[in-house]
Amino acid sequence: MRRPNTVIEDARVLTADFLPKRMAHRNSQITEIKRNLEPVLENSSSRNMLLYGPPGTGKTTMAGYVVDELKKHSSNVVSGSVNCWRYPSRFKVYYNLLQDFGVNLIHRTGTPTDELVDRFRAKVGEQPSIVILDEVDQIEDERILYDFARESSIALIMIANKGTALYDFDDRIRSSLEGTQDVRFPAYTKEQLVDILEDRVKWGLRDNAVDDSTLHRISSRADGDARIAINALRIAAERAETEDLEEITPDIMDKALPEAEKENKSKSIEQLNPHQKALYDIIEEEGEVKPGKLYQEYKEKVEDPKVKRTVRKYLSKMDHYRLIVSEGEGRWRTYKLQN
DNA sequence: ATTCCACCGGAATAGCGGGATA
DNA sequence: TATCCCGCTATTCCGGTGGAAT
Repeated sequence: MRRPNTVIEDARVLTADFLPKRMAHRNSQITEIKRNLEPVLENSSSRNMLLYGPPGTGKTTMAGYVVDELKKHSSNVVSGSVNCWRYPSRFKVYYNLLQDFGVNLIHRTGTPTDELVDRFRAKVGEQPSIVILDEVDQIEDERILYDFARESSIALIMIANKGTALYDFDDRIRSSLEGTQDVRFPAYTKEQLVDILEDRVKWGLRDNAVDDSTLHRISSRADGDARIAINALRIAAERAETEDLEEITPDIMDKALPEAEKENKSKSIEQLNPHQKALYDIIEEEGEVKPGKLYQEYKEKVEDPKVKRTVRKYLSKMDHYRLIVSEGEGRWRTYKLQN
């Protein structure tokens, strides 16, 4: 026998990747993206786009949102999205896109990438297609971008943290991406975050479950990051629920924010392999450590240590995960934990 | 001024696991 | 069964960097 919920109405709404019915404070971005996307419906080529801005500013959510809207008006549009950070190789990018496109694939390790590319081309030739590349600067094989940019039936939406994300690519790629429309996603202001939270509260929580001033509290400390703010709200709601309260107190909310940040982090830590974990632990212990010392310690700590170059790769990966920060160049570089 | 040093990171290569083929 | 092919990861190789040592 289950007690009725005291604060939570709909838990799904309280997750950061829930696709909301409206996107607050992103009107200019919506119109801009829609305008660029519309030509696909008439089978003429659309403008490529780069959505950029800091984490938690709605870039990925927006891409999903706009594609959803578009599909309501035209049922023959297909779309796919890949996180190029998690799936950086040519094979994986095509594989994931084909799956999203509904092409049936049996994953065999022996499948050559070119076969996937052929099937992709065939599929894309049939109908208007939207391709979303999240974390596009992490892509490993630039040919992917070159191919997509040349394929006129594809509307390409790229997502990155910085507006300079495309600068690092080779000249040929850059010129094929010329005319890419930049769409900026600035960090939310405190007031905007409050609005966003209010939306979630309205659908996700019971009436009067949380005070406006409590929302202000969390918003002013979330640093413009809606993902953090929403997760903090969720954690606070769950806590209130387990404590059988009918309202989220300021005290609970205060504790929820660091937990939301921690949750973010531990999710990344779980992805690390034992070697990377060992490196992380050493850096945590030392507080701040130089490369030589770090490798020395690592070699002693772990059996069957990886070679230096591999460790460097691990470290840059962890840097990108925002688990550690590296400062300085060459042998003057130091590694320490984020925060 | 020149050489040395400790490290970075790109590129090529080797080895592995696993399915396909003969 | 033996061999080939494929993608992926780790390793090897190496040119580059910039302060320190000579």
